[in-house]
Amino acid sequence: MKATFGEYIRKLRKSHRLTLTQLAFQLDLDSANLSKIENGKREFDEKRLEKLATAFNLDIEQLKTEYFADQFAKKMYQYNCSPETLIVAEEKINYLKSINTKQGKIKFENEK
Amino acid sequence: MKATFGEYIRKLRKSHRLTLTQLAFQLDLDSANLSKIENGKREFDEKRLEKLATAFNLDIEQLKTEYFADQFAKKMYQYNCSPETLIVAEEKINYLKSINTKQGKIKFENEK
DNA sequence: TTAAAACTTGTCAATCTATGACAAAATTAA
DNA sequence: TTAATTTTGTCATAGATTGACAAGTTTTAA
Repeated sequence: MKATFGEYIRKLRKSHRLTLTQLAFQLDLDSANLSKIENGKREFDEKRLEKLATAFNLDIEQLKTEYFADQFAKKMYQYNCSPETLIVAEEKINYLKSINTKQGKIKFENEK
Repeated sequence: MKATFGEYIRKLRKSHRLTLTQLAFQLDLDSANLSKIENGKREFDEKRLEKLATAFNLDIEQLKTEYFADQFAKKMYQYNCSPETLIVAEEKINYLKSINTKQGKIKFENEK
């Protein structure tokens, strides 16, 4: 999908002929803020991915892919990261998985 | 580099025979907080990458690669993202670049 | 064994950022 | 025009992050 996450939502919404207000209601969001999200002026909150999947009957895994890919792309674009970053990221994921299976679950800062 | 960013800093610090206090001073950080960073209990702040590069005479670009790759990996691990996410991210970066060259610089939420 | 140095952990106030909410302006469609 | 839709601006507040420091533990070296 060659689009920002905001553009992606807009396309979905339009193709389902929903107004901002209608979709915003389903997402438990203010329509003004949904407008900003679609226009890339605010972030979509991860916790609403489920609701978005429900609203348009989408596969949640695919939606997550779109969502996180969008976040990474934005950050790399913004900080002018080298393309290698993604390759290194993949290595690091494998590393995290390996120490996880060896030593039990890793705790993140934002976990209890 | 197969290591978290915290482990990476620790290796650098050890190999240069610096104490937490010594490196923390160079990074304008409390040694207790540097300890937490090395142990993955706090995030390293992007704005200190330059100082870190200076402290160990590292290429800032390579350091950025390590840093952002670490962030992406953590997130993907944490949210159980499909490996495809990185591929989609690459597409999206190209998309961002293309609309940038076409239409001028994109503004991000955190820019003025 | 002991003392000092090095490191870790916990806590909390202050700071920063993101979010929800609403008003008002602009755009679009009928 | 006027009603619906969308966009933009603002702001208080909630939530997260950070710096700072104290107290605890571990390591080092005599």
